[in-house]
Amino acid sequence: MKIATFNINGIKARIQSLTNWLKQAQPDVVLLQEIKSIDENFPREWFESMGYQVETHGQKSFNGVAILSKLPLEDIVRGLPGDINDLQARWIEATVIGKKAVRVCGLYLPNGNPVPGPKYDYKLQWMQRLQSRAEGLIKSEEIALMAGDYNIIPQREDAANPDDWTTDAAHLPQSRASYQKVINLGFTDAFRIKNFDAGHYSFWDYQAGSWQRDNGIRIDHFLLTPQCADLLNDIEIDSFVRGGEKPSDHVPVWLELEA
DNA sequence: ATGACAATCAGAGATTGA
Repeated sequence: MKIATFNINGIKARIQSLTNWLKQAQPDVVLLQEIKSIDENFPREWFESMGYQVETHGQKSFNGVAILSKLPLEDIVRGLPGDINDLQARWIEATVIGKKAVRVCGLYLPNGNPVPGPKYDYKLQWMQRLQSRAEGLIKSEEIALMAGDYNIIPQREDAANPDDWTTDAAHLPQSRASYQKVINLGFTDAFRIKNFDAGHYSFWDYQAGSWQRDNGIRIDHFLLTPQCADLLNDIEIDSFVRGGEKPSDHVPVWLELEA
């Protein structure tokens, strides 16, 4: 089972780039972030004609997450539990029925800038709720993963210029500590199972020639439960997508599970 | 550097992103 996460920065603007990558990469499941679309305006039929079931959790203008799947989906849940007043569409989960059943959670964690301020408070509160959901997944002993745009640079080697990020919400000690608390429950950062060196990024800013200078950061992550990590065959970042026509500022990250 | 760049909604320029 090949599962990908991809912050597309707007489905309307990215439909061609996303389609090209889908045809080339042939993932079974794709977790999308920043669809920037309400459910009614998502080009559902376009992806259905490519063989994907489409489940969206959209919002006008900003945020919005979705799941595309060639395999059957069950028990779809929209929204991260823990705050009925949170109207931002940043979480969707479902069970993918392959050779094995895999619970997949797609997430778009708040950016949090500027710091300090209400946006950073919201980020930390959201991460508290993520912690609760993560505890539930560990206790269930499910084959499960949480993947998406975490807006967290876990370690210095995950940034080309780490000193540029010391006061950023993505890399502040308090942000990293909250992320580490999730890892400490027993999750594995799948990318770091097979890649130990610096220089692997999933985001390059549109500004100041960041892509041309390879001034990137790794903020799109797959966190796996132990039962899921046991099934990991491969994981890659398709960084070449950033050099394509009209690219998102993020690129797809995908993994292959024995499931 | 009150920047750059891009998407959205709207129909200009503010807001958001990271």
